Amino acid sequence: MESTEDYVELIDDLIRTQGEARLVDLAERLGVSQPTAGKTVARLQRDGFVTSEPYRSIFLTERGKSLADAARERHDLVYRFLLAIGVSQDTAERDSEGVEHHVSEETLQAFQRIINSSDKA
Amino acid sequence: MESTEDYVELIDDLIRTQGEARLVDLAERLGVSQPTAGKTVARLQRDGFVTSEPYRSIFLTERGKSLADAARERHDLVYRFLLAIGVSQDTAERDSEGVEHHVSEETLQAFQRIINSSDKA
DNA sequence: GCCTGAATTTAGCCATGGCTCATCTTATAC
DNA sequence: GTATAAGATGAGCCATGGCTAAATTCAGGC
Ligand SMILES: [Mn+2]
Ligand SMILES: [Mn+2]
Ligand SMILES: [Mn+2]
Ligand SMILES: [Mn+2]
Repeated sequence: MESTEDYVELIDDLIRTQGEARLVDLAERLGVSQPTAGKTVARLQRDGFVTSEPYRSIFLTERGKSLADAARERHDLVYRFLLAIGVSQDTAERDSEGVEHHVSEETLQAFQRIINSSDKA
Repeated sequence: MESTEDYVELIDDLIRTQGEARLVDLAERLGVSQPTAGKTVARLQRDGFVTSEPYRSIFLTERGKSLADAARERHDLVYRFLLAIGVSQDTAERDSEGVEHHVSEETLQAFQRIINSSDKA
């Protein structure tokens, strides 16, 4: 699921930057209502990506953490790639949010090569 | 909707290559059951992208045709771009099918520049 | 002209991902 | 200690996009 990746990535991000991941912040950052975020988190828990108890903040399981790490890595690479080929920061942010979910390892490697050669230049 | 684009693009394709777009071919090419394809075509009709009468083949409206054209153009450009940066044909086919729906005009232009310069080289 | 098999439609189910409105907890300010 | 406001849940709705099983229509072969 695409949204699974976006959620765990954001949960990880919130834990890093805010110390904890609250539903209200997930909802705000994702532009979604709190009940929607809640339902999705329930699914994430059912599928073993997070743990959460009523009225408490959300934690990633091992499984959630590795998915989050992989997702962030991919997201960052796509973002840096877009910048490297001359796309504006705003557009790179928007497009990478979608494209990240559809690029294979092989394509990511090609992106990496482009980044490398534009670094050198 | 992503699937709207995929459907009209494929309908256009079938009309070009097969002379007409039948539900059974849509379903087969999209890897989906016939009832699923049928329901989606009903939505396309409701939204003014196609016309269809019971048990007959499917036609694009003006609106459907221009969406199909735009979608194919974008799809092709993404595909050619992936080839240009060294991705294999198979992967380029798979990845372009997803990526096409998430690239802005600005990113497409950057892709085009890369294609151009690799053509020259 | 009818039989039969392929194509289509109908009915009914499910999961995901959205929403609003209402209710319930919890933490904090006083 | 309690009132209150913020945060979280619950209930109930909807659209999209998937499926299977069953019924219907249509076209080609005989
Ligand atoms: Mn992401
Ligand atoms: Mn994303
Ligand atoms: Mn396409
Ligand atoms: Mn596609």
